[in-house]
Amino acid sequence: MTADDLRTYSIRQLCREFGATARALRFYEDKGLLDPARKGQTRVYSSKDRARLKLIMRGRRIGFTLAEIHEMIDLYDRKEHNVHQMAVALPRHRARVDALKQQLEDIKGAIETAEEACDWMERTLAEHRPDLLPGAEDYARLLQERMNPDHSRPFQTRA
Amino acid sequence: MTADDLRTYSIRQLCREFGATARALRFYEDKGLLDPARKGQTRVYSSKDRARLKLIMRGRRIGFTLAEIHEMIDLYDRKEHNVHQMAVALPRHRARVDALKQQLEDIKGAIETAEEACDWMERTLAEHRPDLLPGAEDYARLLQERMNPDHSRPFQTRA
DNA sequence: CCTCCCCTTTACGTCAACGTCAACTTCGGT
DNA sequence: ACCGAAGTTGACGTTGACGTAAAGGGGAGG
Repeated sequence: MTADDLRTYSIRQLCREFGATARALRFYEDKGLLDPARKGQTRVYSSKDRARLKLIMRGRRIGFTLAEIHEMIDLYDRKEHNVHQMAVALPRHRARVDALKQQLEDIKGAIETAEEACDWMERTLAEHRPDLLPGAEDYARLLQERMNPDHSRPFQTRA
Repeated sequence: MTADDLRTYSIRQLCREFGATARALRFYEDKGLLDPARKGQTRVYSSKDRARLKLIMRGRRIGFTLAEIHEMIDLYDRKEHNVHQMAVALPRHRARVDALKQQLEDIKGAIETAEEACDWMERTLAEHRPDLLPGAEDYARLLQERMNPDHSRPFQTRA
């Protein structure tokens, strides 16, 4: 527990762990979402920073803007918020919860339709060209590589 | 049934129904996501166009790019896709399904934390300043209006 | 000492998804 | 005939979230 809480991380370690780039982490810092310690000039991330980053990444996947994530982190960290700030933040936050519930339904629906489509494609392929089926992924990659020799796509940016 | 399928819609009608702008619909058309009929110069949307728009809006809320949505619509419309296109599309689509499932979990978690935060704020407010609580929304709006007289924000853009 | 390699900052570039004019045309109502 | 509302097509601007190139620091290994 304390052993974990005392761990520190380099920028690269966190990048690998969360599939982000160093540029992104520095950018988040610029925006006030992170504030790692420094050893000289080099950033040293604590496990608390790591937890924050985890929240950030989750927020990004969901589709929140960095500004929204910033607001939420402040909220969860229970920083200096007086009642007035809370009175302002509460309805906004309630609205976000509603939006999230809508999104939940959207995604459930999307998964359903998408899985049907996948199954249908698989059946169709199995019927007409079963040879393309088991290694469909390899086949696709092969085609892609013939098209353009761009091999550098470590992660989907999306958004 | 046929009665519904024969209905047509003006651009404004669809805008109001889905909370989009006319500019957005035309933009989607530019990108090949919609292709309404024309009466003279004016766009006339069919119920099939409406269904497509519904898919588009859902996709946007989920966070898909227009390019991805385009690909999906083509898929679901079962347009001219030969087996080769399918062999390419299938793994990509499977990957998206996985991403969606990840997103589903993310959102469940986010809803949970967010609701806890809301409840906590509500309790704290009720304890210290119950006067700000029932009309918290009005209070917030009031504060906002004092800050900046910007009253034109019909919809959240997000993205 | 030199060479790598990873780190840093600063600055400008990019891409998606529209928003925002500007400058018309078209149509229903008075 | 005229008005106003709603429609159209460009063209340019904006915002968010980084990417990328330039220019350099610092320490570990040979």
